[in-house]
Amino acid sequence: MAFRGKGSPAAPLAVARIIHRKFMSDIRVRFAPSPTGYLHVGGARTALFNWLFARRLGGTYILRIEDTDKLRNNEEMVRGILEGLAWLGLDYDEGPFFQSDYYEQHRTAAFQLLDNGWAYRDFTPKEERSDANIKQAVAEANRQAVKVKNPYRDLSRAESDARAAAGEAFVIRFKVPEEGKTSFDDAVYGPQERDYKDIEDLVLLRSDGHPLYNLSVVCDDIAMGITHVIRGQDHLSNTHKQVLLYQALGKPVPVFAHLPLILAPDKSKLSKRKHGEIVSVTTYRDAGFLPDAFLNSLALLGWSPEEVREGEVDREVFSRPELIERFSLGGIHKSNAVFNFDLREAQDWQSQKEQLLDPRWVARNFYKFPRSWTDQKAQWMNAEYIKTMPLAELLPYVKTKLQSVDLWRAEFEGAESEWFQRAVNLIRDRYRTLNDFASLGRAYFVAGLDFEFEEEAVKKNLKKDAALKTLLPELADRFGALSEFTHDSTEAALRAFAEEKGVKAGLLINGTRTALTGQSAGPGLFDVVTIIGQTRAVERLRNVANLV
RNA sequence: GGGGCGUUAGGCAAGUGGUUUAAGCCGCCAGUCUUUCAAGCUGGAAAUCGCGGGUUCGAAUCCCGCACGCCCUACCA
Repeated sequence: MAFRGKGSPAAPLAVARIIHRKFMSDIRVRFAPSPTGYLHVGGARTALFNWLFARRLGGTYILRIEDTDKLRNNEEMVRGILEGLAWLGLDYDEGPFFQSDYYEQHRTAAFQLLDNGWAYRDFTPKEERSDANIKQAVAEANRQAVKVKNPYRDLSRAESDARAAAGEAFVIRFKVPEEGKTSFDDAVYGPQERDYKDIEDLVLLRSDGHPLYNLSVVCDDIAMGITHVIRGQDHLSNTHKQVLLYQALGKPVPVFAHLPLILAPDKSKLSKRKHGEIVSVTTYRDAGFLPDAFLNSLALLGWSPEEVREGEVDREVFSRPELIERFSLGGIHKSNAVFNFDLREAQDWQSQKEQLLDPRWVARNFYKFPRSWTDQKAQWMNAEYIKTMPLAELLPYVKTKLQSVDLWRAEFEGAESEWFQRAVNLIRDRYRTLNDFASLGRAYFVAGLDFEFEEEAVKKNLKKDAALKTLLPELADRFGALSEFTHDSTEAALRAFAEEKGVKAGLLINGTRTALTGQSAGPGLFDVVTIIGQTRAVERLRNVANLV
């Protein structure tokens, strides 16, 4: 059976596949999220590892949406996931496929198992369970229940057929053998074994005819020729059931590699309901992370390079190709990792997300933006990329960001391109996110006086000494009179002026910084002055008279 | 209740019996640089390797027990 992406023409795909086949290995992996409306960092990491594995070995990486649960299935819910993957650049070779498109195949498989005796009809009436406290309810039920054999397990086929024909509702359950055990060798967790008696007769098909998860995954993975199943450790226990299904279906069992989970700081599983937007990857996109930087920090959660290379001590920063080159299942850890965001911050974040993710708000309120709101290492990684990546690669990101707050001008790529590059290069050293260019960097890119002043800075550098109210506008005149406006000429002018007035140069330097940028921190002042340029510098220094 | 998986500093982690008196990174602290803030550089604090037994000349590394956390145990995925 051929899987085909919705709406994608079959022919080019087939051609691509042929070319692909010729040069690549037969390894096929998939990322199979359920459409929950957003991609959280754990899911992103699973996608990343599948992708890295495929890219490393020349395999095929497939995206499949597990929308078997009709309640969760709608386009809106899928979009969040696609957006997250797109941002991270985790491009898939095939798909996206939708599990629900293959109901019929799953049903056929269930009836096939019924026919050859691997499954049976269970006529027990459906037990209603509320979704709310299902975990406890199930655990509680199992606590008290004495394991009793399903009365329909050994019902004769004739009687079973007759009751079904009479219209009686039933589910199809897998018939787990009484004696023996399943085993598989997990590429991460090692050899796994489980007695048949510890595996219950799982339901394959609901009474309304819908196939259930365990059946569906196995069918799809078989149909798609998946050779390596790389997924979260929460599926480790389920794997035994799936192995049983592969065997009953007479198909080869793929290699399983289970990944340690990424947990919240309180060690609980990441969830949208509990942790909100702070665990969604699109939040990191909107907050100004670079996809490569975020990917890099994600890769280090639950994996580390198996061997340190010649001449390398220990590295944390890896480009995408370097990650691909080094990735191996052997480097995956067994223990869960914590994505160390601040839980309290997460709540504030949640309540203010409209503001915090609105570039326009942030641009005007940069100093109200929380400094340390998420995993510190991820933040450091982002800052590291911003300050060390080739400038030419950073520029397009800055452009997009500036466009989003209407700070972009075509000249930045034309007449002023040289200036623009110098400016970005100057300020990037102390920025941690792309958003900083639009917020903290606003004063550099905007014309005239259209930028915000940080209260603290004004207090500290402009109001502290009353003399500044007249000194700075006077300095503006000196700057204005300069025929050559350079780092050295402006410094000489300022220092001479300070001496003349009998004040410390530092007073004027700090005052000027705030006058020009609204901030108390920034690059070396004379670099700032030259980047801001004569016209704006003079204008902004004169404006001090109105500020204090 | 049953079954499974895990447990090295605040977080990420190296390390699978012997120069480990336990790497490195983030964070934290201090010094240095400086006109500010970062960055950089230098240094520091922080781990009885979950706990208790055992094996061994020697254990974070092997064995047993316990505790804790997580997962599965649904006509959810």
